[in-house]
Amino acid sequence: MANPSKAEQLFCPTETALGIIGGKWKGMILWCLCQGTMRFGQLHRTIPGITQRMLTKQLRDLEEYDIITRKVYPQVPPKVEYALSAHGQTLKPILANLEAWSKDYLEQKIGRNDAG
Amino acid sequence: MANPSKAEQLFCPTETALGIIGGKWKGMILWCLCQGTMRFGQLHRTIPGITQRMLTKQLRDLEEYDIITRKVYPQVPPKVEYALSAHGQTLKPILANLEAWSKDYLEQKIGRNDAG
DNA sequence: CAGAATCCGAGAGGATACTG
DNA sequence: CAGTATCCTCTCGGATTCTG
Repeated sequence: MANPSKAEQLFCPTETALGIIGGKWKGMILWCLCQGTMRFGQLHRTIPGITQRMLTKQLRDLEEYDIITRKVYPQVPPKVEYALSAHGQTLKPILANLEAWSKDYLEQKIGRNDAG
Repeated sequence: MANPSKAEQLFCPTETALGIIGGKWKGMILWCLCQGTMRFGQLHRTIPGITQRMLTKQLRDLEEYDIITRKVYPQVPPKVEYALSAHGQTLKPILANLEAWSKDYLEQKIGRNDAG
């Protein structure tokens, strides 16, 4: 038994953010939308390897979180535009940080070359 | 066919970072280690719900990425200490950002109360 | 105490075909 | 064009047992 003291029971707030931008595609999608509004097909072409099913799913998730907006143009052929919402905009600096960190990390990894 | 132009073939650098801090437990583990060096059992008690297997696995991953260090004290009973590496230290501001963003996000979500 | 080994289910993600 | 609908694989993560 001996369950931990309440002082040790920390709750990690990063989980919320990681739950939203985590997964295999969300980061990439958001990163694309940081560049501006994009249509479905445009996202599909821009993100290598993603399937329609996955793209749709992830977009729906992000929409549910109020991170992106979905604008449907009632016309034929259909046209749907995705963009960052007000909430989503606040993610921009986060994503920029992740980007910068990643680049730095990769550089260090390549530059070192002393580990097997 | 009509494969996308090279200009549309963006590569998203956030994937590196998200690949490292993503998953169900890594964020929490790193967040714990941001507070300082911790022993295995201490992490285990501090992170509610994680199993030894998962904790071990995630720690090994992070070690492989050079994000944390693992120090074994050759004694009985065993003692192993985990801490952020130099690389890991550079993640601190990132995690702090994620934390701040999450809190802000949750506040907005609760404060609005206008969506069904 | 800090793990390794084994078995297992759920769900994330993928391939393909179809549609208004 | 922007999705649905199925079906399938495969990894993530969980439960449990054992050990130096």
